[in-house]
Amino acid sequence: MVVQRAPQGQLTDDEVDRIFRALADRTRRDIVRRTLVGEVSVSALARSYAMSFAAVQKHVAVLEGAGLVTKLPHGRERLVRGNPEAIVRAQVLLDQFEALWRDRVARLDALLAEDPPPTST
Amino acid sequence: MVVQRAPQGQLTDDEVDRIFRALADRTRRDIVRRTLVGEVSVSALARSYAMSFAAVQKHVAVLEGAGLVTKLPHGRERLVRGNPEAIVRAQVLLDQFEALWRDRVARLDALLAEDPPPTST
DNA sequence: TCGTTGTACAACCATCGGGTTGTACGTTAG
DNA sequence: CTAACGTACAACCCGATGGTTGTACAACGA
Repeated sequence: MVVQRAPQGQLTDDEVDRIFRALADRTRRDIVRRTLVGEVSVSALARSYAMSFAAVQKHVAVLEGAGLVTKLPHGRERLVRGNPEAIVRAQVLLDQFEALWRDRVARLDALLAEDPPPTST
Repeated sequence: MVVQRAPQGQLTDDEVDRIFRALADRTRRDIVRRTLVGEVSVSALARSYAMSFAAVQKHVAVLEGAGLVTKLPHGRERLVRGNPEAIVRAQVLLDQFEALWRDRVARLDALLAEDPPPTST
């Protein structure tokens, strides 16, 4: 899968879409957890879930497309390794959302701290 | 939409699915940003995007189902307000992923700090 | 060498998701 | 009162997704 990576640490909308989309499935979240702890082959992963090897393969592909996971060849198997940097990228996004809200709160606070406004209370 | 909320601060897999799914669309992310800054009516939101009112209505419904947004009646319109607490819940989830990785790093560090192992270097 | 294992990939199927249009109805403004 | 506005919801279209099975092939082990 050819994945467009953003040039300058900036994430494109498509990339953000892929990251959250990839995390919106419990099997994929589980795969991320397991491969963050240590490298696991695709077949080893497949044995853990009540679905076909091909299905797990697809999940890994989705995660790889989102940059949440990388696959490294090791003999005849592919070791899947979770990518903590992608997690951090997602965290940054949520931090930005939270910052917006904090700004609003700050503005409201500033407003209340002002001299009593001309409008009636 | 009837949404199952978790009993004790714990998020169910379904809830996590909905949160990330809801964030996996740029229009919905934009709605969250705008409604975190201040309350906006559905029709005001609809005017901002190149799609029908009904489409925006659906996006708001998805966000509401994920708990990322609440709708409060105000005369004939519904004001949409972003829910910062839901953002925090998502942040906690990502933090848990990151913690897994930090644990791995910590274990590796501990291993390296040990006495030289009996195996050859 | 040859069977087994691990992977890749295509084809197919059912469901879901994001979009549309159309209809109905409560609320507000003139 | 009546027209315009804001919302809700159903029906529909179609592409994406999550699953399946089947085939092909490279790598490993005995």
